[in-house]
Amino acid sequence: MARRKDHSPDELKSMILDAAETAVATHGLGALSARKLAAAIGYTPGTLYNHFDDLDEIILALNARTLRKLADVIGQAVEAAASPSEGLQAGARAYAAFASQSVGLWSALTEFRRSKPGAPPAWYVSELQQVFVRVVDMLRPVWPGLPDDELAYRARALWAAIHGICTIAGAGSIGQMLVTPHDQMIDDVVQLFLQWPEAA
Amino acid sequence: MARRKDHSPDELKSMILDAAETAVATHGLGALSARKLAAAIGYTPGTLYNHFDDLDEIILALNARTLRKLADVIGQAVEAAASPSEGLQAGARAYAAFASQSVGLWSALTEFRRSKPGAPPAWYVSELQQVFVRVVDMLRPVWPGLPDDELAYRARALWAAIHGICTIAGAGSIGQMLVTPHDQMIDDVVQLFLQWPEAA
DNA sequence: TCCTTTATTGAACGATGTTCAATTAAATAG
DNA sequence: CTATTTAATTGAACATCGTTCAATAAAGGA
Repeated sequence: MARRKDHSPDELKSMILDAAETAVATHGLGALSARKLAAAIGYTPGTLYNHFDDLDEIILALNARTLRKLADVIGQAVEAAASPSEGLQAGARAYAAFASQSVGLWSALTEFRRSKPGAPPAWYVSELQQVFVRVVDMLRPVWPGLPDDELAYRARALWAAIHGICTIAGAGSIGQMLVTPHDQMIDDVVQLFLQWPEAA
Repeated sequence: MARRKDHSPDELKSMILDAAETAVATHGLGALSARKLAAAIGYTPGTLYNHFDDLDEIILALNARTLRKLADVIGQAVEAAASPSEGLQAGARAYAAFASQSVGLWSALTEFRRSKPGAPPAWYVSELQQVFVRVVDMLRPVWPGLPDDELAYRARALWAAIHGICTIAGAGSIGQMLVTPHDQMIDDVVQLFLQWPEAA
């Protein structure tokens, strides 16, 4: 029974990603297998490879989705804030909230390692940079007039720090280290960054 | 050919861990398999399960080793420093240097996810806490008189931030984000932490 | 209606972690 | 020195994994 026009190629692609998303969100990245994924959408494993190169590509596409969600969540939090520094606070909190509420999807971002060596595909790198742009935009009004490269530098540092807190807080072999409610820690670290010395 | 007294149980255990260490250090955690590991020490896969419960337990034991190395490296860097704040700087740099020089071993600490749910075994958690104690000891002379719980809190925050920078810097799907030489970033973030407001 | 095109299938391959009865060598008892 | 117990090692087996590909079956065009 081939060419079952039940679903168009595009429909299938998003069905696959939807199924992957629920699987990873509920049971973690480790529970994702080609056979289970195919079964979840009512097809056989071979079909997956007709629409994606790899399982790697499927996961990467899922991670790209997650990155978009993350960018949206951060963006909305920043927009709703009253002042630039409150925007920074809100953005960081939104990131941490997303990480703790969608542990499966969020940790797939960091847990996943491509099986083949080399740089990730360009479309994925571009997706990454769009999130990064959101962070830079969030920081710009905090230090008005700061050169863009210095802004980008601080954005990376801030993001890394927040990300680190979420990593240590999340479950994992390192996990158990951070029992403290980390909302307070996010706020404190943001406060530290707000005191970044003027003379860069 | 059983009971080849070639190696005592303890010898075998460390042979296994040595082989696992070189494999993970050179080819990453993904390259570790029971069969390759057994072949590397001249035994069959079944033997591994005579000395360890799981592959999980082997990796956890390897990670415990890495944690000890990490604690030593940090400790030595701190001791060699002239002042408390320079000690903090040196400790953070040592952590980052270890992470970049031993990427395989270091990222195994974060990449590894136990297959079975629940908390990691007590002996591993204790090993984790010993590294943490090193960080607290490093911070104590920086803020003399600070209560221990607040000290622990700042230690976790600092560690998380440094760790985050190393994570974003290291290879991975998120990786490509931090092209900047991160030594400077480590220093800057440490400087930020040194300005932690007195009134906690 | 025939033919081309193309999505889907399902069997197959190699590799994975893990288990376990059988084997074999060392340690111990007589 | 021999017989027996003890325990480490094996290798085959099982289920699962990602991935490939010839065969198949259905849709679209002539």
